[in-house]
Amino acid sequence: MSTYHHGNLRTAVLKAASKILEKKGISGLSLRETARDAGVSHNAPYRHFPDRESLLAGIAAEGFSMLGEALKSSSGKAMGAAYVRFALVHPERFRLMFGGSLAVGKYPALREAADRAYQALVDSFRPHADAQQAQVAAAAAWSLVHGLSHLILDGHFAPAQRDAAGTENFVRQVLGGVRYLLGAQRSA
Amino acid sequence: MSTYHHGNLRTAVLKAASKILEKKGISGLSLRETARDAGVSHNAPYRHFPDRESLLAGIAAEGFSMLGEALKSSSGKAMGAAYVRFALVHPERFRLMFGGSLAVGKYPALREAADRAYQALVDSFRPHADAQQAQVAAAAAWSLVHGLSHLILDGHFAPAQRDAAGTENFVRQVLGGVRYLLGAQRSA
DNA sequence: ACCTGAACACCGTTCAAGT
DNA sequence: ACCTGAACACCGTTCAAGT
Repeated sequence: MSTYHHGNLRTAVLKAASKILEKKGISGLSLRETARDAGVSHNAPYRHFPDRESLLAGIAAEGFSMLGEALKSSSGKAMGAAYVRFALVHPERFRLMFGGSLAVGKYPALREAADRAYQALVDSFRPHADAQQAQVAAAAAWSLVHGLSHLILDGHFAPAQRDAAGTENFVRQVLGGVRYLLGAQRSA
Repeated sequence: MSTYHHGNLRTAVLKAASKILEKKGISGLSLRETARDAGVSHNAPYRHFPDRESLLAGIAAEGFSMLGEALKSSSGKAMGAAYVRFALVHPERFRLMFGGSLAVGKYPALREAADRAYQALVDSFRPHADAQQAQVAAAAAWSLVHGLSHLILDGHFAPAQRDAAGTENFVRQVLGGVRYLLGAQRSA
């Protein structure tokens, strides 16, 4: 039996790389191990990805699609909770997508995938506000759930979220706690 | 003249590493280059840091102190703006502190430094709310400015922030835009 | 569009043996 | 608490020469 890879190597490489990413994180993801796991020679991946960063960009692009799917069917606070849930279920992928290891500007496909996911958020504010307000509201909402995701992942709210139920509860509280910010702002 | 390092090598290593971090990012920061820039042999840093990750943790700890300083003398919306400004002035350090490359739990000094910076935020809500509300409000506020920092750094709000003035303005708008979230939440 | 196999420069980490 | 110097396993990337 030959080791020649027939079929979609690109997909096979992405799959192997995703698996390694989940287990070892971004810095633990190497092209050579990916190739080994995919059962191909160490430079076969170069047929589909010019360098390691491009492979990372490919995984990130997949992630933005997944995120878009996860957000599609909800709105309001439920959408925020879905965003955080996505981050917690796919922590390493989330960090790859948003950890700054990737120069988003260098990969048009990545930029577009990210913009599509964001657009879903902006649209969800359209019914409640004019275009200008929707933009600002969406930016604030995205910032809120995005920051919350990062901080939970990094363990900065440890006491409040010792288990999964605690986390869900905490997320709900924080998303609802926005109203406390207004009073503080007014009196500051 | 000897190459023997007299004085505080730990400080010298941190300084050299910070410089490399700023220029090449986290993945571009190597122990060996740090040692070269500090003018010592490639394994001298091991006297002060057991491995590369510990060096990163040291730089991050510095960062949390810097962040604490930057936030100390402000409150309310100004404090949020100061947080974002810190992220924009020290992008790579910010990403190191919050990018998940570091297991915060593994470094007590890091955890304490981070907690101290957070406590400043919680305290700033104390005058306006009871302890429970202050906790939730601080978590929401931190999430908001933290997410905003990340998203701006990653270039996800590019059209709104083409220059420094545009960015300052945008940050102010988003921090103020929190009120739009309430209407949307209520009607969602 | 894949393969093997060699090569290069670089890395983190660990020694042994010094001062 | 630092030094030199060697060593190991690993890496990304680039070849050359195949099928």
